[in-house]
Amino acid sequence: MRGFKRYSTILRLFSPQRPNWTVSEISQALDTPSSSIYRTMRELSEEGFVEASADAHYRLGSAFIEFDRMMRKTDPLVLKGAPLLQSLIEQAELPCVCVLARLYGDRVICAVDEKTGNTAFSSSYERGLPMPVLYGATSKAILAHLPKRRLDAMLSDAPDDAARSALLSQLKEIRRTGYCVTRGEVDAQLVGLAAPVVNKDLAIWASVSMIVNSSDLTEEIEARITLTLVTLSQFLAQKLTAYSAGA
Amino acid sequence: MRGFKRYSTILRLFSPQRPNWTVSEISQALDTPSSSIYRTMRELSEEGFVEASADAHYRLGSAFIEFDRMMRKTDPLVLKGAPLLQSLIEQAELPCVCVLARLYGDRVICAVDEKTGNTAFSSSYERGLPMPVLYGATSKAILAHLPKRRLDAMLSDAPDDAARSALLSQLKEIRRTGYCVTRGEVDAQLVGLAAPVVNKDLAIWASVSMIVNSSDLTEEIEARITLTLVTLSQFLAQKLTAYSAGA
DNA sequence: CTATAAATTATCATAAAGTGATAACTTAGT
DNA sequence: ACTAAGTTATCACTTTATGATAATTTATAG
Repeated sequence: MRGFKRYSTILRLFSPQRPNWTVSEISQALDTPSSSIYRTMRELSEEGFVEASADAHYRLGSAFIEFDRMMRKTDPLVLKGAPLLQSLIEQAELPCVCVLARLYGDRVICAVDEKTGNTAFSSSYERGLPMPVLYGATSKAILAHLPKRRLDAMLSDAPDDAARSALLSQLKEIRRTGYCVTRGEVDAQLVGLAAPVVNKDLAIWASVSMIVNSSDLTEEIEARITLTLVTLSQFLAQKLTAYSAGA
Repeated sequence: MRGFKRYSTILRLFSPQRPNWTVSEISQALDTPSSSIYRTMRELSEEGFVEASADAHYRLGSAFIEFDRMMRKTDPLVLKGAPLLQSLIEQAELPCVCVLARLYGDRVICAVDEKTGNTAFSSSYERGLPMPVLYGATSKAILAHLPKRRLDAMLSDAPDDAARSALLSQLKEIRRTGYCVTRGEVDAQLVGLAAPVVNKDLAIWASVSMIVNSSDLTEEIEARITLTLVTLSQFLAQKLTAYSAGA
């Protein structure tokens, strides 16, 4: 293993299912002598990216809390989008989850989430959890304005050509209408409604979306939500343009 | 520069004051040829630790959002402490900020924060912001139970021997009473009240604290708060012990 | 307090990877 | 199509990482 990947491979071993690793476990998992792992773990812990627990166990370190704060304080999408999402949730008239998500490698990650107090349901979308790029309104709204080169790379994960061309026409429709609605693609019984948020200068491909119970969604409500989302996405895009001009 | 530090030095260039860096700026700042920086930035962006913005600018990447979620989902202090802090803030009868903080290298970092809705004041304590280790109740409560070897390393930053011995007797008092109160050490007009949270098995040295306006604090209220904090810190310590036994 | 095992660090010859000057290539704007 | 800025590729040269082993430290039990 070489370069930064040597470190990130170790960091990505830590998961909710397995948040604690001993040196010997890492050594086994990566088929690398423990003397090397010891050295690497010391480097990571000196910088706060892992912390030594007892019994030779390690867990992720507080550096991630520090860098996460930096993201919240400086990331244009979070910075400009969080207040808007806040007001969006306040004027919601049905139980829902609101999400700002962006492209993250070959997946989509939620950068800000808000939920109404009365949510009886739970959406898969959650700040920091990578989601598939080809399914759900949130992801499709992001794909809609992606340069074709990058889009093509994403499409290689599609099951077949039929799915690919169906998706392409759906993306065309998103560009025309400015929004996307999908039913049960991510979570059964839930409907996702999303609008693209793009800023080329900042290289931001993102979307703003609401996830609601399908049983709560009348045609009238759907029309109102999509209008709100389209308006908000345009407003956020303007904010981002102003930000990129000012900084 | 060698090892992981080569990467973390670059990552730590990004700050709220300067969240955008070009390759040539980094090249200058680190006195390193840009061809090397380009290579390193590519590695970092492939793993999501930085993102390319336009005009040769880079910003921190979404990997930190992903890893922060991991911390929230798996870190014992956050996991067991967050609900307690929630209930602490709910039963607060005056404007305040509640904080769970832990040792982070030679500083102290807040891992969870909660504030009452009506906070007219603002405390320096905030999730993810490293704070000095020698000042304020939050930090002193953490130092109180630190093994003397580590404590000595911390004390080297003290201004003089007088300060050192004053601190040592204060720490002794914290061990006796189970809590610490400081006035205006971090923010003028604010009082910090804290109790240590220690779990040796998990190598956790932390504290739970409340920050309030000094004008709101009568003797009676102070007695009530410190009692609450001591109780809560012991309860949390128990939870951590149970966690370490179960995992 | 000592004995024992486990965890961690140090050592060092070898192999591998990073470095940086340069050139080649892309991309965006005029 | 031209230009300039940004980015990637190349490669001889260093420097650093590697990993088997030994030495040391730490933790635990007797």
